[in-house]
Amino acid sequence: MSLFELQIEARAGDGTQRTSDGMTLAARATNFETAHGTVQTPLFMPVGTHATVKGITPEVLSEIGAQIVLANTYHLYMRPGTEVLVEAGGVHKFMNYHGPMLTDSGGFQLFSLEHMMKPGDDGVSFQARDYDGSKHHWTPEDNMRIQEEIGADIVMQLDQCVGYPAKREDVEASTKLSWEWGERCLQSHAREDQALFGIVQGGMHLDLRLESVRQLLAAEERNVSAGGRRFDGFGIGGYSVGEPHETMFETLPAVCAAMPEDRPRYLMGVGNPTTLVRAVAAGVDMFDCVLPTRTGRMGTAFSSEGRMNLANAKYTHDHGPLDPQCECSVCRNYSRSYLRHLVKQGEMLGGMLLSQHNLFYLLDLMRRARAAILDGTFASFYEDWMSSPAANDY
RNA sequence: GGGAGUGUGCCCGAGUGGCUAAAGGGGACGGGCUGUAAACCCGUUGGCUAUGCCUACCUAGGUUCGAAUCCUAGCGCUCCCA
Repeated sequence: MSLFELQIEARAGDGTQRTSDGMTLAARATNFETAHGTVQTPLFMPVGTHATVKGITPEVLSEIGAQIVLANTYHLYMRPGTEVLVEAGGVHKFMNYHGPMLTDSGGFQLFSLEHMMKPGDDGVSFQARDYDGSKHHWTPEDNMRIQEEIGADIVMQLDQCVGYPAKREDVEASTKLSWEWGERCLQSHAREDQALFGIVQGGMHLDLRLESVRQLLAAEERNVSAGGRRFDGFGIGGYSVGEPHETMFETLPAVCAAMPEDRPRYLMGVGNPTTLVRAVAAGVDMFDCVLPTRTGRMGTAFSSEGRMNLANAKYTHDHGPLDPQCECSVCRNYSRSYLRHLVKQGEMLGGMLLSQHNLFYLLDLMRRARAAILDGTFASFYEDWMSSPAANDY
């Protein structure tokens, strides 16, 4: 099997069927090969910025079945710097995680953190205010070079992400800039053992989203004609930027339908359980989000009963498992009372254990979705989920 | 026994005549977290028959239009001298 070649193992729905709540059914179970192992979708990917998923050791990541783990180009570039990563022999060896990894380009950080000084055709100038205040300029080519040095298995094109709400003309401009940068990333990326994903933008406007897909595919066609590579997959960016939950689903199914069948679809930055289930139904393969680890550190756990805030007084004398329905090692070994104690105490172990559980919860949710697609029961899996107490975690 | 100081809301602690139901911490309680500037941020924290009223700054008196703030006595605590 050649690297990154997507195998579609099974589908649930053909894109015309609807669930009882009106969601398009176009789910699929796929797999593809990376230099650090096989990836099976649907998949949730734990995120960390600096070659660490906060509070989680690589050993635990393997134990909970993490598959792909994310790191961030902007943050690693600033600290420790690519020189250190090259010395270490790449990010996998540096952090001792030997499964597949993905680096986000850092475009999201540069724009969302308002470090942007002057985005232009030639790239982006920024000042690293959250580090040492130093000034930098990245072209898309620079960004590809940096991601090649970091050495993840999948790298994301440099893109521009706008917030919500945004003026249509601003969305248009960033979407156009993103596909132009996508083409330049395609032309300049050289490592054959790394997958390169383009990123679809377009905000909440379906026509811009569809144009974004068309332009990325046209750029890819030009590059292939010139003897170059194609995109190995596509990110769907620019959602989960503050819009109401329902807004994304007004356009997401149509966006997925317009994307190539034979490449993975990665919905960037989305992570609450119900959104994942619905997006899988719409045809998304991969997700990443800080939600499970951030909320875990803050004392909140996903559960079959919905979100639980372990700081709540009602858990003081509750010596039962965190989530009786969950099979993770945290739920098998620690009580709600003890976890509340850790959270109230401000003990880092509390955040670590809740992060671990939350990651397992999303990884397991996607494994169960995959199993349902494979055995032809996804529609009932979906309906069961949406009528369960856990669906209230929006 | 003598001298000096001190006593504030669940705790610590500011406040020395009106702008004080009383700063600021802590604790407690609750909420938030979506391609990680987040082991963080935001509320609430005397009572009630609730655009007002009652009770409150150790206790009891007093001065004053008005006192947590000034005076007297008592009680408690701290330190110093015996």
